[in-house]
Amino acid sequence: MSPKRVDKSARRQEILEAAVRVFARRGFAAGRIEDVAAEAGIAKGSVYLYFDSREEILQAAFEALAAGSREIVGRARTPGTPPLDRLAALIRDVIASVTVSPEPARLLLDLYGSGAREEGLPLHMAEIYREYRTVIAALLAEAAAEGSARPGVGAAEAAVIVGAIEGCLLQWIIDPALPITELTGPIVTVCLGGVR
Amino acid sequence: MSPKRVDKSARRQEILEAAVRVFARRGFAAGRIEDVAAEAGIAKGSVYLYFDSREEILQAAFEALAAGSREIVGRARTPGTPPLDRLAALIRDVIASVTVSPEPARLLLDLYGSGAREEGLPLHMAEIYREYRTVIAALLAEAAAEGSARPGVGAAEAAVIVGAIEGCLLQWIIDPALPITELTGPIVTVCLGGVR
Amino acid sequence: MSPKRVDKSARRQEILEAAVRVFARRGFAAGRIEDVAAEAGIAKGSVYLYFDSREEILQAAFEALAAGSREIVGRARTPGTPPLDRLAALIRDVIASVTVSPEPARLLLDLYGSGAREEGLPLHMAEIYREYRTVIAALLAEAAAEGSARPGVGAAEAAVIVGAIEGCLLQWIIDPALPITELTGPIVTVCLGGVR
Amino acid sequence: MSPKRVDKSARRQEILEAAVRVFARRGFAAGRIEDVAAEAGIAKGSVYLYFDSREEILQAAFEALAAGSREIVGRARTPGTPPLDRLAALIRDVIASVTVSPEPARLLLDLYGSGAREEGLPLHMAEIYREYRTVIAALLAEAAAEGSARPGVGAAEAAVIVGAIEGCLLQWIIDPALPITELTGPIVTVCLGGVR
DNA sequence: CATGAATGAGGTTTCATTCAT
DNA sequence: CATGAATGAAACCTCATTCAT
Repeated sequence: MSPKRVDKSARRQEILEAAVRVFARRGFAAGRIEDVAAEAGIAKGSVYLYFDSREEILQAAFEALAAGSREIVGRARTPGTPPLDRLAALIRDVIASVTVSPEPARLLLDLYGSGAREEGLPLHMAEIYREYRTVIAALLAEAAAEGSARPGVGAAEAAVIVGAIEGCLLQWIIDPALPITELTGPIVTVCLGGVR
Repeated sequence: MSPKRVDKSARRQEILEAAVRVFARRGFAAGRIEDVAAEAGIAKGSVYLYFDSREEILQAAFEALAAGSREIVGRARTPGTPPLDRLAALIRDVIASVTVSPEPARLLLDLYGSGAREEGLPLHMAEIYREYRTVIAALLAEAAAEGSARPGVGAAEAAVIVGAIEGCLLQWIIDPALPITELTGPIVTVCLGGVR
Repeated sequence: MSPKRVDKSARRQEILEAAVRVFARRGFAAGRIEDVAAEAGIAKGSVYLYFDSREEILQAAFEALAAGSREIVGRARTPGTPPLDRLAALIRDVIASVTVSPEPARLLLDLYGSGAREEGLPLHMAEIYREYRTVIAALLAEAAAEGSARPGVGAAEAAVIVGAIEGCLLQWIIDPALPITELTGPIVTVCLGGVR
Repeated sequence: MSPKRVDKSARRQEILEAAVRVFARRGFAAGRIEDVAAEAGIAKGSVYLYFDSREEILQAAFEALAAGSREIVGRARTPGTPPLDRLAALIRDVIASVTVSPEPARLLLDLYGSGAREEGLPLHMAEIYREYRTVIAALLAEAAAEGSARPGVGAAEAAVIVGAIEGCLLQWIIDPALPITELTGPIVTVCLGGVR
């Protein structure tokens, strides 16, 4: 199966991770293919054996990011615990996943900027946020039905909660001095308190 | 002595606004000086009569942006009304100011990305957010002292509130279909509810 | 005759002198019309009221230079003193004239460089040097006829003498620490000694 | 490890030689990188694989030039023959080396002009001339001690001799019709006669 | 498969020249 | 006459992409 040592898809993954690190470090616009190759420990030209273009690397990086989000959303959809517990878990999950590996989120910030705008990337980001809002709105509705949240909470409050999460991460990405890990509790408290 | 015809500073302002529009539309990295000139209705070379470099345009754009923020923060510092009323006003102010003219905020998203990263721009952004947090933390402390917020609320909750504001704007900028104006009320409700 | 205060030709002269200073200071290639205007105390556009183009300024500057040379050559042609005395005087004159106002000579060095090469400027320089050689060759021939120089000296020795003069000036222009004034005597001594 | 095909340093040398030809032909200020690339038979961008900037090409060209001068000076320092013989040889060497390949000398004329002035290049030229003067002054002193030159000849006469050499070359460069090869003898004769 | 030299389109910046005031 | 804002051609340099080895 593996003709040499690394198969095509594993090497592709390595390059992708190198690219995410480079783009996160220097910005998407400033991150050159040569940097990515160096970070991956291969030659510049070899990158093109695995990706057709610089743009495709970005697309793939975004896909990886979206996959992580979908997993978190999926967990929040899985019933079994009270809705507000699942909301709290989702908040913790998102913060934790970004905190553990901030590069993709840093890259995300670039996506709207750089030239990606016209290529449809922001649409993907919009979709991710929309999914977050949808699942949170469902949890809030469930909670309202149970009486653990005030009646009427829904889409708008979901947007605010997504905002609180992403806005805190934004602040942290821009200013790493902000103690993001100590913020998880307050986000949960404020958001949950705000919908009761 | 005789201002010939055009006021140098007025023309500079025109170019700056054109630049903000271009950068907001295409991203800072992709916005070319030629685009800025075209948007301002002048020739490429004329831009350099008013700005020394592309970078200086970005600096100036950021300065203008920061000035708007400082004004809003200043208003929140002015006593005379109950602290939570001032917090609510600040939230409404920020949302309104971005809603009225979203280009600067769109540009803001680019600042961390593009090449701006190393040039110190994000430090400025970090400062703006820090100011927001500081003034909100002060309002919360005042409210706690009055009994209109629960004891102990402070820096962490301030970060969450800034996050909610900026995170909602982020969602809107990325997905203009989001009804941002209808979100102002819920942001206030959730944030104020969350600190009581 | 003078409608305002300065007549056209006087102003032209002022600009020319400013141009020579600027070009000598910054090099011909790097000396901008704006610098010339500033040095002359007028506005950039006004330069074009007196000269059709940057190139024309250079031509005029060269003309002024050539006029100085022709005057010196003319003096050497005037009989009345022994030929070697006139040669010595010519050497002293050239050194003195450049020493007193080195800018034109500095500019001269640029002429071959810069873009002037194809525009025929060096031909003019070649002519100046040819005139020097011609007059010196005549003086040497006269001296040889008199017996104050060895028989046979002529064109070749004239070229060497012109070389010694110009080569010393070249060294001084490039390295102003060289005591050019103390070199006049030795140039005369070596050159005259070399043709006896 | 395997040098692929082209030797990087050989290619660098090729480009350097092309650059010297172009700069000598059109002047340093007017010689464009594109011209250099065309002369070397490669594309514009490829030049930058071997040189960081246009300025670096100039530096390297000058280095090569200085190396040639140093070799000639070194030979004059090597004892074994009478000092005035070595002086005559040095004169012949310099004339021959420039005659064989005049481009570097043509380029040299540009160095003081163009933008090189502020970048320290003329200092290097000043140094080369200083070295020539130093070695010639030493030869003259030696000759004076031997009695083959008159007592007292030294630095000043050395400057005159360097001037004669360089001044003759200057005339030739500006006016190639001048029979430079026939001038070597007279330079030697005049200079040596002038110090006896 | 892997390489890295080569390419050239495209971006920023400069500055001689023009022209409306 | 004088001005200086405006112009745009042209230069330098970068870097995504290709391709011969």
